[in-house]
Amino acid sequence: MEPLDLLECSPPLMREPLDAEQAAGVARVFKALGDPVRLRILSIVASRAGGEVCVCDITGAFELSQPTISHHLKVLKEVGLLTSERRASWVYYRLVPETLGELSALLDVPATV
Amino acid sequence: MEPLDLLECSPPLMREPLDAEQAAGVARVFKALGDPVRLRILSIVASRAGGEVCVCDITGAFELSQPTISHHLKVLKEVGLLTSERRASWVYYRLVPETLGELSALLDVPATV
DNA sequence: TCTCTATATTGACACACATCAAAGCCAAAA
DNA sequence: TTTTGGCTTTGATGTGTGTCAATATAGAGA
Repeated sequence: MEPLDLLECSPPLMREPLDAEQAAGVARVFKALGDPVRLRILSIVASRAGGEVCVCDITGAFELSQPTISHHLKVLKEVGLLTSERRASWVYYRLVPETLGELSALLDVPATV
Repeated sequence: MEPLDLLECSPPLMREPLDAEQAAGVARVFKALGDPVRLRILSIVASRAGGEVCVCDITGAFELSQPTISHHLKVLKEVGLLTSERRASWVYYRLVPETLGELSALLDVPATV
């Protein structure tokens, strides 16, 4: 499943109604953001200076099982919000700022004229 | 249930990790956006010139039952993305641009320095 | 090779949710 | 007051999802 093709051809923003296909693509990403744990994971990765966070750093921040964290990371990766890279025994996750930027632009209402 | 208290005291953005309470508040709104039908409804209201849309205008745009549309409108209203006003027999929905703007700011990653 | 540590996957379960039909509510008109 | 039209609420149902325990995989080291 490719990350975000539907979001790439994003409409101007809230300037004209989204068609069903566009809406489905964008909704996938918002649905991924619609969970408190995933939002916190994302903010941990996004606010990390080096840009990289290993899974163990994340699991340590929650009172949740390791498989649960792994599941949330997978969801965030599938919608194109995160990427991962394995180095030695550890897997490092990194933010995809472009995806976040597109969502931001989509929601940026241009001051009700 | 008040619309958006948790979002109002929104953190800078992805600059520091969200705590559990902040994440819960923001996630509520994103969850509301995480449905294709609700996204389309929102874009219909947002792109309407006058700013107002009556329910009958929305139901006409979907192949869904009227109660289903009413349900989605309620969800969007509960998280502070829409407001409604009854005039005569019709109910008009209107966008709350401030809420959208806060979300946009939250996701606006300041160009990975 | 065997073991140990770090992550991912699987299977199961409880709960949440999108949807519809039916019933209720509210305001205007008859 | 009764009826009609617009919208909401309720109840039921199938599907989706967050979570965990158990299991699997992958790499490093002994």
